[in-house]
Amino acid sequence: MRIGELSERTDTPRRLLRYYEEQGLIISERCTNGYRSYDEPMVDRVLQVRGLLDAGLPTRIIKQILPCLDKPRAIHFPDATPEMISTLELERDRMTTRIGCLTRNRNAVSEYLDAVLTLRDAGER
Amino acid sequence: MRIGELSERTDTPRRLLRYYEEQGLIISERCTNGYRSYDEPMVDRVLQVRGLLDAGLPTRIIKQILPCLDKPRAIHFPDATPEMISTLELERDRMTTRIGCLTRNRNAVSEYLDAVLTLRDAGER
DNA sequence: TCGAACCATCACATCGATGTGAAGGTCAAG
DNA sequence: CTTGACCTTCACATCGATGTGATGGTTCGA
Repeated sequence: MRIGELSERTDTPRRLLRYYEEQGLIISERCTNGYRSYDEPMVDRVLQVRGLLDAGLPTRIIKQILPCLDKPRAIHFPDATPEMISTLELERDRMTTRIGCLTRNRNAVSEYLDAVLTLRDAGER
Repeated sequence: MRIGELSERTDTPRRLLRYYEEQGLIISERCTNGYRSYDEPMVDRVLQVRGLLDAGLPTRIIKQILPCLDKPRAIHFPDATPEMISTLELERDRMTTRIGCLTRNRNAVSEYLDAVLTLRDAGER
């Protein structure tokens, strides 16, 4: 598919698809006329990238962890340098911290909403 | 305490403490000489703000959800406008989505690391 | 063949979070 | 009284993600 369809299916501006490519997050084939061409799995790939970006990870980190998320993973083992491993460990821990922080605060917001809505329902009866 | 101590204890640049105040995320008393003065709980408050920022929430959202996270919460019920409630519901759902995305990818990274380290340990023996 | 709807690259603008430095006030210790 | 370590405000710079528009090529249907 071309960039327009990918854009619609991932609800992502064309501009950003080109930007992600520039950052090495996604790749594209090129037709003879120079148009970008994407295969089907690219839809999920883009959605994953967007999710990670929305979760607060910068592109340069996403670029590093994406190769670990492909299957089969075995083929990626050889190129795991010690430096990259420690980067991943650090980022894994940072993600865990984020998850904890987000979960705590999400629960707090949720509890607040439950309380408010319960009161409101009781009040309008 | 003054801004320098708060900065050290929260590992946050003074510049950002002033910025958070400007954005309405934290408040400060003023000494007679104009210096900002913070009370003890502000340390946790700042850490919470930083956590939320790091988790990808923008200051304007943090500003909205922070009042819900204070205790006792009861006193905040009256000022819960319908519009604010729907904002909170939206944000709660967005946080849940983020948590899911982060968790999936954190687990994937984690599994990858486990596999790599297991192989490495096996190999060096 | 012409116009609409794609696509390309490039450049500049914006926005939020953050860095940095200037210019100056306050205060305690030497 | 001066020096140094704080503090103030203000402004401009940077950085990553994103918006927007200019300029021009390709394809397809009326």
